Amino acid sequence: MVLQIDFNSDEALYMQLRNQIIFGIATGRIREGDSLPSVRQLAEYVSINMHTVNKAYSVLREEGFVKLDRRRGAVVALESDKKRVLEEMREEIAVAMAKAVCKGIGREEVHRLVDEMYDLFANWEESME
Amino acid sequence: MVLQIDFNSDEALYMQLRNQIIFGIATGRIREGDSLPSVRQLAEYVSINMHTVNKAYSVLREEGFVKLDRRRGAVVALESDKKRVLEEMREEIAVAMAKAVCKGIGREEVHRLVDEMYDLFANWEESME
DNA sequence: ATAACTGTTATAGCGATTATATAACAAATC
DNA sequence: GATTTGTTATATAATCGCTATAACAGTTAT
Repeated sequence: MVLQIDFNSDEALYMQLRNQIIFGIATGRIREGDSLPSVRQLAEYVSINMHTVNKAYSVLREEGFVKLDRRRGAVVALESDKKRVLEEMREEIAVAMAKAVCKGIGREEVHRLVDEMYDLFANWEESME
Repeated sequence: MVLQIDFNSDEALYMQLRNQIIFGIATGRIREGDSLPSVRQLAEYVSINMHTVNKAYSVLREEGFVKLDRRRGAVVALESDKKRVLEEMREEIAVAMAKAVCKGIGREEVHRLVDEMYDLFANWEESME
């Protein structure tokens, strides 16, 4: 799994980590049951501080992507409370949808974009690697 | 137009303002050509500082929702560079789509949610007010 | 048992962001 | 001329993001 940090990005480092790990899980490069590197290992690997990695892992735990175990570290464990996930998604895409309506992006175009993104993750093996 | 600030939210005040104004435009409660309140008026109305409102307006200008005119203040003017808008949306919904794939939310369910949000804005008059 | 790991917690410091408070200026409006 | 507009300039405080050490309690391997 290739993790890279962009130190020039205005996105917080721990959020970059979180997002890339979510992408990794979505594309199947990280599978349920896999252990993520220890906070110290990953910190050294991407040249950031241990606590920044720890924060990323904490967010992932809070969002139901991993379980933090003292023995095995951060283990990918997908807890899917659909109602909660849909509620989170609703808030995450609300502004994007409003912008689309404002800017005259039709519903079909939004669907096309959504499908494109969705398939990019769901069919990763077929298209890449 | 009802604007409200949640001082307990972890979202920046100027972003709350920006989002609510975008919602207002999407739902047609604010129309193209309308003038937004002056930074000082709006600041006093929602009990925040003038510069915070100014920042919200600046972001809206940068994103092509308003034009700032010395005479008329912030005027709603929707500039729609579709390529740019779609590119912005792609980044905004990427994580949400990845989370959906991770958590086993099917493409149809995502479509349903998207439609729900989209129609909430596009058909505001029919459902509310 | 000893050593080397793990996550966790605490504290401290630095820089950037967020928000506030004044103040002043030029242009437009009344 | 007085008021209102956006704009700009400082200054200050609070919070956030990130780093740097350090220590502790469990787990694992030797």
